[in-house]
Amino acid sequence: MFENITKQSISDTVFDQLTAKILDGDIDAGEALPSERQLCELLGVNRGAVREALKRLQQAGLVEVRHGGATTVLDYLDNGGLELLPQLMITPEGKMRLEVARSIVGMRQSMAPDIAKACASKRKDKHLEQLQSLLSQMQRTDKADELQTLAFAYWRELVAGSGNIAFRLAFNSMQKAYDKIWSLLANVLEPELRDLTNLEKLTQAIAEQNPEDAHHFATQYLLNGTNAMNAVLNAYGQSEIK
Amino acid sequence: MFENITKQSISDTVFDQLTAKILDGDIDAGEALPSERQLCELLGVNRGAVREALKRLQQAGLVEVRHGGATTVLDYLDNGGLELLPQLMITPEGKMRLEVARSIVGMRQSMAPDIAKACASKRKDKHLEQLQSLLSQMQRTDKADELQTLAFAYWRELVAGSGNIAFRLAFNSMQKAYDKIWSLLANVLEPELRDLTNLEKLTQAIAEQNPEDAHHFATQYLLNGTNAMNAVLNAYGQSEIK
DNA sequence: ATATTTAACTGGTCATACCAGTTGACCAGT
DNA sequence: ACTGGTCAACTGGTATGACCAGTTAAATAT
Repeated sequence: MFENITKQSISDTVFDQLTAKILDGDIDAGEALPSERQLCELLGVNRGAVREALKRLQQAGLVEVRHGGATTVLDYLDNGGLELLPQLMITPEGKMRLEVARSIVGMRQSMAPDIAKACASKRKDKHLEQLQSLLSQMQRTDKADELQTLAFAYWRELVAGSGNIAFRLAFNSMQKAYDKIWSLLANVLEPELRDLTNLEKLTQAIAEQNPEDAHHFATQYLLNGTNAMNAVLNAYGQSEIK
Repeated sequence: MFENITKQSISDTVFDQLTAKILDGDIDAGEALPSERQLCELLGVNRGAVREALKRLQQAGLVEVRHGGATTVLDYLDNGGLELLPQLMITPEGKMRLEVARSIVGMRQSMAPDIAKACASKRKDKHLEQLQSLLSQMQRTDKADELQTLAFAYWRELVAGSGNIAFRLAFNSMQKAYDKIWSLLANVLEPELRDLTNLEKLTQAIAEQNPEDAHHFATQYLLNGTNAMNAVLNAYGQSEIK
């Protein structure tokens, strides 16, 4: 397989570097960042690049910028949005943060059943057909990687079918975090990915417009992965990403 | 009450304007944005300001920028993160989007009980004391606005106590959306805010390290607000924000 | 000691270059 | 008819250097 080559711009690099420093605790909340002109000097780049990066840090809720005053670091735990997950998932050294992975697994276990429930009670034909199609595709393959791709597509469709935009946006944020550890996931989640029985029942429940069953089988389906993930997380410490 | 006056910078204005156009569907997904130089011309601002805004749009998952090629609009439903909620909550004309409010209410009803459950099973003294303090403060006031402030502080503490960083970040994102309709909420959620009985029981469950009870009473507590909110949402069409 | 002024910061905006990648039209060569 | 190369006119990316607009704290006048 060929992969897209994507070189990141200078301001992206600056952003990544500053984000890492903040999330890693190198700069504590309340501390002031070096001034824009100092950062230019330190990083050997022009001020525009620094400003583009700082604007993004501000948007992410990591810093507070005051015209005339210093730019200070905020506590991301109190100000950061869910879009920080991808950056939190991996340490600057390329290791996975266990508690972040565990958190995400916990959150999906909490939301997904209700998503399935909502999708079942709406039951739009358009989404149902897609779900059934994806399910049958999953039944025809046994490569873990392909299965995972299809599974994500399945859940994406389910979330869309729930008609809940908050769930949908949260799903997008979570997927971006998942993407960071994609290959690792394909292995860990294998028990879940291969449990097509519960997925069939879930699809059936949606077809029958049975919200309670949908909730139940979604829960069951996910528990495979949740348990597998927790087992792995408990077994390893800081696990290296390959 | 005096309020902070915060004049927004030019690039912020550009960002808001473009965001609104995209979320409002004025520019469809797949379409190309005017070039940076054209935008400067159209908006009468400097290119740096435009670029700062575009970088933020890119980060928000609203556009795709390609060096040398055009900047195109993405489908925010497939690419946007949860941090879009605040902007989606209000239309450019200042009206509330019903389905967004309903979505948020649905999401909190889904997550909050599990948050309470997690908080109860950890049961850190530090958080428990805070929760009890906040609860007693709530019992001593009856102003809806104050109650709401305290209630948010309560839930913030609960989320922190859950030890789940994904929940915590999602909570931050949701609160920013709530803030947009704060005064309206204080009225609608009043039944919930005044139901201190269930909140007492919830706090008690956490003190007793009883996750199941915590889950149960959190659900009950929130149902007041969820039902009230749904009633209002069903009654009104596009409701004006004051 | 207390107000006021001032100078030296901070971030915000601007104009103007030039570099770098993409696109499409045009033009060989096969 | 297709391939590949060339070139001009786009697109975004980076760099300078200037100036405007707030903030801060030290110097100064009261």
